[in-house]
Amino acid sequence: MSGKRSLIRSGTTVDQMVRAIGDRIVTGVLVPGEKLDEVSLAARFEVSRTPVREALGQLSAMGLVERRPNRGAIVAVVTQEHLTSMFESMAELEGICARFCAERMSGSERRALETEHQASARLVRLGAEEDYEYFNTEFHSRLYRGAHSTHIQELTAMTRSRLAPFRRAQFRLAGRLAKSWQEHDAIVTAILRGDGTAAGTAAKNHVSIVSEASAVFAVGERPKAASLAMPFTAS
Amino acid sequence: MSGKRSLIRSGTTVDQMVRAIGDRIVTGVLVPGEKLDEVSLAARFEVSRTPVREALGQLSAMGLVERRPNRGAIVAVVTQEHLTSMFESMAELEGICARFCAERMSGSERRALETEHQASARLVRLGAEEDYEYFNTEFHSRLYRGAHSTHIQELTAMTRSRLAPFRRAQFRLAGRLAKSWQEHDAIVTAILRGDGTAAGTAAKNHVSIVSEASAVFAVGERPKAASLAMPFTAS
DNA sequence: AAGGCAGAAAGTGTATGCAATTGCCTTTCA
DNA sequence: TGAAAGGCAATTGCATACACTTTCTGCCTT
Repeated sequence: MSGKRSLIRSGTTVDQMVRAIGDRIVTGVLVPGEKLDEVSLAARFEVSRTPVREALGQLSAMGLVERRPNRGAIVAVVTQEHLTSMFESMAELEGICARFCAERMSGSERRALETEHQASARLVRLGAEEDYEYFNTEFHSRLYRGAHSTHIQELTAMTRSRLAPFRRAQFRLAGRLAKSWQEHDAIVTAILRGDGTAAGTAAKNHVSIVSEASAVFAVGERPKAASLAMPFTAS
Repeated sequence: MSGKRSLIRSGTTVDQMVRAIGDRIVTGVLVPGEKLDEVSLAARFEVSRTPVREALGQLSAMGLVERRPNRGAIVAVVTQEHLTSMFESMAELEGICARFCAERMSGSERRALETEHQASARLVRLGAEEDYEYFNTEFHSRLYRGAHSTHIQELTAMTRSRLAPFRRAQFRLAGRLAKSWQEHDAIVTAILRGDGTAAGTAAKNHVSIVSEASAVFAVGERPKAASLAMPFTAS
């Protein structure tokens, strides 16, 4: 294989692998406990085992995959206890971000937050779950950025990505959209008011509620490595 | 090289490399900005480049080294802004840990914390900086464990290790030991009282003060890659 | 003399091969 | 018939080889 990397985009191959495999874990294509075979992955992405191994190493450091020495890698399987701990941490982290936002956001950041938030009200009325989910992600990212603290941002993003597999199903719950919007509203209002304490508390509560909604999906479902037989869809 | 790995202990080679290189970064043997040459490291540890590369990848994911595509790896160099952000995060994280400790520590944990803390008073009177530093590390670890939240523990430990290179010089400051002990005392008292809010505040202040003490060492010292010529001491 | 370009050297990125460990299956003995 | 031991297949871990990118050096041009 001396030719250019065919379908995978630019950047280093390993980086692409990390994103590709990580995405599939985060989006639930690869389920916790599923075996990650090096040769299969290498064949699937049309690269050699070396970049695959390096990618798995990085994903392991990120906590998304678990590596047993000499026994291969599996998608990280989290215990109920650890899951609770992660949600709890997420609540605290988002609380901190919201508090910092209330104290530090620039005028334009506040305006953008308010504008986007108000725009999303329409999605709630329409019941556009897909679109609202996209907005929701953007809303939270805005909160992380608005904290003006690169490290908090890193920690929050990391925790969020590790929680992603367990948060997907939450919007199926009836009335979730409206409730989510109201919670967002409380956060936005407090931030615009410059009330860090209230913003922090509101953000913490927001995550806590999501946590409860997601907890049910945590344990119980641990499919065997059935879906690996059919490699995931083309990138 | 078919023989057993000689000096490095058990476990996978990559893991040993991660620890070995990571230690040298954390302890300041390798200074920020220093070039990490793969072949030199491989030769130094008597392994091939493959495990070195994997170790660098993991260290990069941990944030201890910075990897420029096609341009080698260097010990992560943090900007003043990022350093401030990390200390700020550390303060928040320790605050959370202390708050959780006040709410969740078991009886034996509280007793152990109190006992060790009181024992350390002796070290302050003697001015035993080395021994106090060791105790100090243990004290903080106790706080992280006592929070009973594995993920918070991870985040805290990670942030702490990334801050380690910048925290070493703090105890040189006059009267630092006594002040540190008093701050610890405020934390311990609040925890034993079960006052989560007070414990959190006290822990946050504690880190903030350390932060200020360390900030001076942040920028200004950026030695060129001089010490790499002489490989670090035998492990 | 200064700037830029060409070629070589150094170093990283990826592929492949070999050794070693693991897990499973078969065989054998109680 | 069950269990334990040994061998075999599969997979991981590490080493080496090759390809490509970057950078340094020296020469040529202006």
